Parts: sequence; structure tokens; C-alpha cells
Amino acid sequence: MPEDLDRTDRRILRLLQKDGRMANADLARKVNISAATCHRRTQRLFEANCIRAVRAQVAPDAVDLSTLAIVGVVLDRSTSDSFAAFEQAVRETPEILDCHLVAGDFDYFLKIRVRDMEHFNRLHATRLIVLPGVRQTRTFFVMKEVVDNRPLDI
Amino acid sequence: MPEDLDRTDRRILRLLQKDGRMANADLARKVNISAATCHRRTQRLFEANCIRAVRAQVAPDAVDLSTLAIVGVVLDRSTSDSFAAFEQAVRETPEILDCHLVAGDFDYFLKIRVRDMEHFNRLHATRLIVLPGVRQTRTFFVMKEVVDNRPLDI
DNA sequence: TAAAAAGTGGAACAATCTTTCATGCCTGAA
DNA sequence: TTCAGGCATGAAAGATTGTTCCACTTTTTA
Repeated sequence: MPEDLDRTDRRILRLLQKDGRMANADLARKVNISAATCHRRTQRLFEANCIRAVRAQVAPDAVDLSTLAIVGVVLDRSTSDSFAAFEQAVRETPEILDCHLVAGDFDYFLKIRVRDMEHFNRLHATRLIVLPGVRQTRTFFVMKEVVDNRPLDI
Repeated sequence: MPEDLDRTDRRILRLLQKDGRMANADLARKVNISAATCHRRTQRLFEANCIRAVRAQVAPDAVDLSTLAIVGVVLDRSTSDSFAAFEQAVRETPEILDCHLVAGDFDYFLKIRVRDMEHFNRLHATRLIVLPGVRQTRTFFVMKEVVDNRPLDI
């Protein structure tokens, strides 16, 4: 699916990653191609799904979601269905921003953003530990976000 | 800094979070205000830094960054300067997409994206464990990305 | 080597953004 | 209650930008 990207495509990706609203004319100038070509290239990158989406990065504080936590989860190993059930439940929980199946002492790592600790506790008690197959969780509250969601190094 | 957002502002944020390139006219229609008002509102959200940036989400596979790992880090507690030095070094390492200072058994959690395990091992050996004040690291390789960087629930 | 396919830039056209302006709506003071 | 001030709103004009067309060049394939 992802085709070969030349130097120009990569420069477009890098620039749109920094500013997804950059005008096509500006983009073309910075990449040293004509506006028409730049437009076609960009469109192609979208159609080839090299650019999955262009999204506004909303400041969490502005929408009252200042509390961030990382949660390690261990599942019961009984059925492999429990993994699918757990993942489906995770997808239906909007507070969970990241969920990764990992190798090691945990099965999953979750990244969760909520309003405050009280909200987290409620979420944890009523929605996390009751997720399908959850045996144990360990919560790491984030005290400082040093880097969050940095653009890829293209 | 983040001012009061009414229902309309929040709807704009929610929609731009899904599609940061949505035409202003479309946005206005979906939010039931005029194009002029919508434009002003959106501009205000940018100026108030409620929208930090609009960024293209590049498919990691397309740029050969398919390997994801979560790394827990423990620092020497000796000097508090070592935390600042570590964080500065992290900021200068483009492969580190996330870095959060947490409470618990680890000091930091890192999210790292590289080409493959060989690249990760080189990064780990030559750039991670030599970061200022690092005592110990534990790596969790990601086997499946269930949810990655979901938009906020506004 | 030649034909076909794909990529390129300039220019015209269409669509979009941005500003202006007159109006209406709150808020607070008299 | 009444009035003035500040602020937000929508319609429309003007400025900017995106999109397509075309002739031409480069690359690929047979």
C-alpha cells in the first residue's frame, strides 16, 4: 500500500506534519516544485494513505482534561478471546488515548486523559478494572509532560 | 490563558480535531453559524492557543518507522539537575515521541519509534542508556497498536 | 530505438478565505 | 426603566487560494 516516496514526497510530509494547513503555494515554494505538481503530490499522499488524517492538536487544559496517566494492564491468560474483548472495550472508551499490546511484565499500556484525579478514580473503578479479563492494573500518574506526540523524524 | 469556551467553540474544536483541513464553509454549516462568524471563532481558538497546531498524521509504515517501543526509565536520584539534563537530552532525540515524568516505580516513560529492532538496539545502547543520570531502563516492545493518539473527547 | 506512460509547469477557471459594514444583543450605570 | 457602550453576528464584496487543463519533457517498456 505505501508506495515509494522520493525526497520531495518526504519533504512534503515533513512540512505538513508541522503545519497541516500550510497553503499549497507555500508548500510548493519550500519544496521547489510548481503549485500544480505540489497539489498532485499532496493529493497522492492522501490517497495512498501516507497521510492518515490532518488533525488539530487541542490543548488539553483548554477543554479541562489536565490529568494524564499511564496504566499498565495484566490480563487473565485464560482465553485469547479475552484479548479481543478487552481491545474492543478499550476502543469504546474515549478517555483512553493510546492502547498498546506489549511484550514484558504487562500485557497492555494505556494512556488516559481525564479532568482530574477524582474522574480518574471513577474511571478506574467503574470502567477499567471491569474491562473483560483484567487481572491487575498499575497506574503511573504523569507529573510533567516533557514531550507529547512529537512529529515523526522524516 | 484558556478562556471560556461555549458550546459552539467546543464543536469547532471537535470537528477540527477530526479533520483539520475542513473548509470553513463546511465547518460553519455543521456548527450552524455563518462562515464569517465561524472564521472568527476558529481564528480566536488559534490565537488563544486552544489549538496548538494542525498536523498531518503520517502513517509510520510509509516512512519506514514500523517498530514502536515503550521504555520505562529510572534515574539516579543524586541531583535534581540530572532530571533537567535528561529531559533536555530527550528533547534532542527525535525518535522519542513521548516522554512523561511519572510517579511510581519508574521516573519516566518514553515512547520510541524506529525502523526496526536493530535500529532500536543501536539507539538503546548508544543514546538511551548514556543519557544523563540513567540508572536503569526497561523496554516493552509494542506488538500491536490498538489505539494510537485518539482525539480528545470534547 | 520508438512508442507509451507518467510527470511537470504555466495559465485560466472555480472555489475558498478574509474583511468590511450595518444590525442586533447583551451588560452595566444612571 | 432607559440608555450608552461594547461585543458578537450574518450578508456581501474583495482578495487569496485551490483545482483543472494543456502542451511539453522525462522516464519506462517493449
